[in-house]
Amino acid sequence: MARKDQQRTDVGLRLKEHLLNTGLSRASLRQLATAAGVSDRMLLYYFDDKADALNTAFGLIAADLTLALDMAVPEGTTLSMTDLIRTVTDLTLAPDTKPYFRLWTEAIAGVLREPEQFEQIVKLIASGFLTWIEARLEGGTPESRQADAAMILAMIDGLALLEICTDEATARLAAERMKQGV
Amino acid sequence: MARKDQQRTDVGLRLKEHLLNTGLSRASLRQLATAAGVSDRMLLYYFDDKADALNTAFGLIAADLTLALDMAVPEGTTLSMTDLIRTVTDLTLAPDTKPYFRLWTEAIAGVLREPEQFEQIVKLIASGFLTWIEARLEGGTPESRQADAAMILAMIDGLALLEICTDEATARLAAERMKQGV
DNA sequence: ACAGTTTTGTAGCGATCGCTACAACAGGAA
DNA sequence: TTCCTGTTGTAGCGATCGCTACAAAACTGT
Repeated sequence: MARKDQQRTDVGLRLKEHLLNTGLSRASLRQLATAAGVSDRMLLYYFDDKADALNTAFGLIAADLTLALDMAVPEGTTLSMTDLIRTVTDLTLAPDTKPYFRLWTEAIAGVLREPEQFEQIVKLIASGFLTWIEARLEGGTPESRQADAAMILAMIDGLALLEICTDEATARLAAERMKQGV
Repeated sequence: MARKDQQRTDVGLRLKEHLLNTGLSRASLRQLATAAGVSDRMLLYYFDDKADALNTAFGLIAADLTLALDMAVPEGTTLSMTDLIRTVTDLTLAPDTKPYFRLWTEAIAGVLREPEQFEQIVKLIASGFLTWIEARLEGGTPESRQADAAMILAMIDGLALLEICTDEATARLAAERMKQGV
């Protein structure tokens, strides 16, 4: 049992890296196993099934992302809407965190293709994002902060999508335009 | 040859409806054929391969969407940024056009999973959107309109994603918030 | 009627999918 | 030693994937 638990965390970390590097395009059971340096047979020994393996990896990814967000705007500090938009849009397009947002958009689209696999974890992470943003908005009422947070999350997601369907330059253009307000 | 051409257009229309109804989750060759009321063998007789069939359907879908956009804001007319945002965000969440934007987000995510299948057509449609928006923005310089258009497209895409990863109410909240400016 | 082309059905290819049955191994406890 | 639990490899299941070979049928022009 000791070995199994150890491998669950080790392999989970390698799966996380693999997903960040290649997205969901190479996420079959055998491909995941190879990327993690184990056999497909053993991957299903460490994890209940493919969904369990993916959920574990996504959990680690969400934790990473939350950490990065907290580094940028620590808990307890609040920013003006403009400053918060500036911070999170920069993060969305930053080289270090970009893979996270790419995977995030893939996971959202996954909700439409395979809800049983993605819906639960995606909605969980999304509501986490929303409360994170709300807690860091200064001023206004709780209702206004809720609306602001929804808009900001839409902006982040929109930027990530825009970069995919056009190019990085266009996404940066949109980001800069967002920062200066409508 | 006459029959083949006729079927190409008829089956293409049925594929379009199928994709709008079910997205990309039921888009295997056999599933597409069944939905179009033909055998998989015949689907590959009417179209070169699966990519050809999908591209044909996406072409029809893009044409539909362009038509809907032109109905909302005809060519030649220009709107203020606020009014244009109001118009397109309403369109994004309207029951009639929502399936189009859902499929649009699936196609964008498809670029990451299967670039050879989706990249070309997605970038084509995206640049079409951008020029459509630019042409309908009043005032400003060409450069400012380009940035504005990029931001608006990001907003639309972001709303579509937000609705998937949270719910319709949250997406409407974000849309209303976008309309009143930052 | 005939030949030639277009259209269609049957059947199956090789590859990959998620997953499992089964037996062989290891290591520690008795 | 013996047994038992935990770990691993081999091999393969049934299903689906995109696509194709082959030949029969249907249609066309002469």
